[in-house]
Amino acid sequence: MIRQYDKIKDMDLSFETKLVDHKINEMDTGRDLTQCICHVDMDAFYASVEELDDPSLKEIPMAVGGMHMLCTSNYKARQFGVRSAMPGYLALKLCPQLKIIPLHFPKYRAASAKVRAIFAKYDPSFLPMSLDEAYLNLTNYLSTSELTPEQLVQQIRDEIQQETQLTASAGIAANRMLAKICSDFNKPNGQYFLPMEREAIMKFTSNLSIRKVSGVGRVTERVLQTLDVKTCGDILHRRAILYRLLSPISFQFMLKCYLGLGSTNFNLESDRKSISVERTFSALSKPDDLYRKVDELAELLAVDLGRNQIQGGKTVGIKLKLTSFDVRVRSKTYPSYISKKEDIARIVKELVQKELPVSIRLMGIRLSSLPPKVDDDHGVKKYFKKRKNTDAGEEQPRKISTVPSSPVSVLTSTSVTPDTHLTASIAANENAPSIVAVTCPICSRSLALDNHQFNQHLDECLNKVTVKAILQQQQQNQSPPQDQTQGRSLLDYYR
DNA sequence: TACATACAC
DNA sequence: TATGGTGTATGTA
Repeated sequence: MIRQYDKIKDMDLSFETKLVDHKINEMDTGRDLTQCICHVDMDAFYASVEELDDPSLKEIPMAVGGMHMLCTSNYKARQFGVRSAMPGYLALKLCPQLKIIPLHFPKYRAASAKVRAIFAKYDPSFLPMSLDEAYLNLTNYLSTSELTPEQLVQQIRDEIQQETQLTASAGIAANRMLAKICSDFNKPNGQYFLPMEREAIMKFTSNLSIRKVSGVGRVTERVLQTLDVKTCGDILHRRAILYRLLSPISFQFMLKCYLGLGSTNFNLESDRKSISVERTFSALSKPDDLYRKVDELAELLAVDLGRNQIQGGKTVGIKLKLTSFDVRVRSKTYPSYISKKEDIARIVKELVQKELPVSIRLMGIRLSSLPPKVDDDHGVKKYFKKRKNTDAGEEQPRKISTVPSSPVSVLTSTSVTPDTHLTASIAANENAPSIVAVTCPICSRSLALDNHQFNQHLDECLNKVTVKAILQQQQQNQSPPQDQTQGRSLLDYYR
């Protein structure tokens, strides 16, 4: 893609520009500003629930999860750079006094149920995204009330706090994409209202980091960065280039970001496409051990199938994560549905066998091509349900292809090993975040930064280390030549 | 259909 | 000692 970019970046793209402008105009005109969508996000949910049971945890840096992975952390811990999806042992290097609490899902589910009961009062068709997050369409409720959207959402948040002692943050806007971003603006325990007006929305997106948009992750952010797109507003300037470089789907998504367009539909009940189970463990390579794992996982999957009343799947797949962290996916499709534990295990073993010899740290098995869901609706009801699904199909976020169009040359050997003896020396002054001398536990550099800057640095550093590790692995894996093709995008965008 | 990636939570 | 699990979507061949 970079090569393609070099080729076209100085070309006359006035035709493309005109074309895209027309498209933008069309989308802009079709804008729906009639809906009031709210995204509610519980603050540090698991950690906050734990603090209810043990208020002393509020006073200390604390995270929920395990040594391998943290799910969330309280705000005291975040000041040390401890964040979700960070391995616990690394968090402990950042913050040696960190208390790690194991997960207690029943408690979180109970708290979530209370919150959801409140949501249901304001929008019976609210859309839960996880235990701690949901979208509400408040349009109907507002039409029967004197409250402004802000007052209503304040009321909902007050109610949540009263019922659960937990705080929530919320965003209010014309669609899901915007509401989601807004809920992050005044976190924790705050809300942000973006008026459902074109001018307000365009002003909002013009300066908005593209990374804030749900669906734009680390990789896409980097790709866009190389195209000089950092904010949603930047998309306009680069519209012709983006049009040439991106797939139609990705390009359409970019225009939506620029215009601040998003779905107002809560498309529930879309049929499940796959069901899977995977486990990480200490390295295994002996075939017998691998087959034993297969049996374990097949058992789990079969149980899950039953629990979810799924007849079976025509496609059986495996996922192996090698001890090198390379991931292999293999699958095979059959003419009839596979559902019995024994059948799953037998087929999976065949797939695994073809990969031998291999040393893995994770095995996953999956059934897809599931049968169409049989619902017990009668008559016309069925028809309506089906229609609803097709309606919302176009509304989902898309991402950008990151596969470059040409092969990539071999890397120069920039061997960078992450420091394994990490030490954090952060002066813990929680109440008044000020500039302190810190040693970054990742890159070992001395830094004079405040908390916010330090966290930014950490983000950067963690990314670099991850990427370098990946690059290193790719170098090591050069001997089996078929791996050359994998991960080229990373080489391109992180080098 | 098969596979690799990216992403959300 | 030590970097998760489940599911969706997209691009490409």
